[in-house]
Amino acid sequence: MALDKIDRKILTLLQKDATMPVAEIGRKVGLSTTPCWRRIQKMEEDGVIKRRVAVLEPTKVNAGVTVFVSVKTNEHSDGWLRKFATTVEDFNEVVEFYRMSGDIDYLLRVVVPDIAAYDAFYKRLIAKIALTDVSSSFAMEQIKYTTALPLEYVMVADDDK
Amino acid sequence: MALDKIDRKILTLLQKDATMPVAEIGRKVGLSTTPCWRRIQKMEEDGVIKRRVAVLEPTKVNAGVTVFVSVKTNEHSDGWLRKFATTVEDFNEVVEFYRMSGDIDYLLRVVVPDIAAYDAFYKRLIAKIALTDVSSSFAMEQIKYTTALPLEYVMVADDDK
DNA sequence: CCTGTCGGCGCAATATTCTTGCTAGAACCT
DNA sequence: AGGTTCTAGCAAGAATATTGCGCCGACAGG
Repeated sequence: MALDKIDRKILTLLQKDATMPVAEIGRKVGLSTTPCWRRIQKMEEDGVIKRRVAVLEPTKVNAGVTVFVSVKTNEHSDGWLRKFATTVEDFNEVVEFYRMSGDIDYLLRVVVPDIAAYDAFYKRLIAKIALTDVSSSFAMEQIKYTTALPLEYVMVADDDK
Repeated sequence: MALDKIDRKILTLLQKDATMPVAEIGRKVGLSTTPCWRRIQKMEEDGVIKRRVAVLEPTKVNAGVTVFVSVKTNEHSDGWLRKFATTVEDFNEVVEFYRMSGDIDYLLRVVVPDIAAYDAFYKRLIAKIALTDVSSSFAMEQIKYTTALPLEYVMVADDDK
């Protein structure tokens, strides 16, 4: 499952634009289409490439407001956690959900059209699961958002130029 | 630029899997391939669909650790903001970057392989731009991450079933 | 030094999917 | 009713993905 520099280049390209024809990718990384296609195929099988998706413009689908929701809790039992997790995951408005170290226990990124919709979401959430210490922070502006992970850290063999 | 229920269905599918053939999308939304293709095309022209990308598995590319970085600042001049924004954006490790309301001014989501790499990133960051009040929170677990925006809020005409 | 095996590359043929030109029907206005 | 516009659909053509096959270089064993 080791990746080399060519694989990394391919991933860099696919993270930007997954519609690019394999032939063109091959050309850019210095490979003909077949080996390039096989590498992509392998990375999909290996789960390096998880999937290909369409990225939408938030404002155009009425989902332009991001709210970060910090949750602190006293409940730390495994059962409660599981219930909390599944409950939260089912909300489409929750696009990211992390268990944190430190001060706060969970952090959610919630996407809604406006403050009113956030309030409605919030009510629906706490109706489903009791939460005591919740704090909401509104994003005024999304300065950067990318699905592209940094590839500087992928392991490549030494003899690989 | 109005979207109807069929468009919304198409977007739902494409947000999950952008490799699905247009013919199959058409079948699922009750349309033949041509009109379905034209709708997709139009949504791309209108910027509703921004692009199609490959989503990678973070752990497989050595980018499995997320750190949220909160920044407070006294500098609020337009020039400083612009410099800050462009500086931060250039770091591939920064995958999300928001200007916030309330207590903290900026929030970044940073992706790195481990704590050591985060420390290195942090040093590189503050070397480029002076920051006084910075606080880092580590995510222990990514419970949910999706690029799919909620489509419950898209405006659809009333007469549209 | 030779030889067999393995792995990755590339060409060429095939299969699938995308893209476009054209026709037709429904809704709407005049 | 006639005309206009919008959207669907068919079918042909173009582009792209996918596969089979042969080639070449690296490497290990004799």
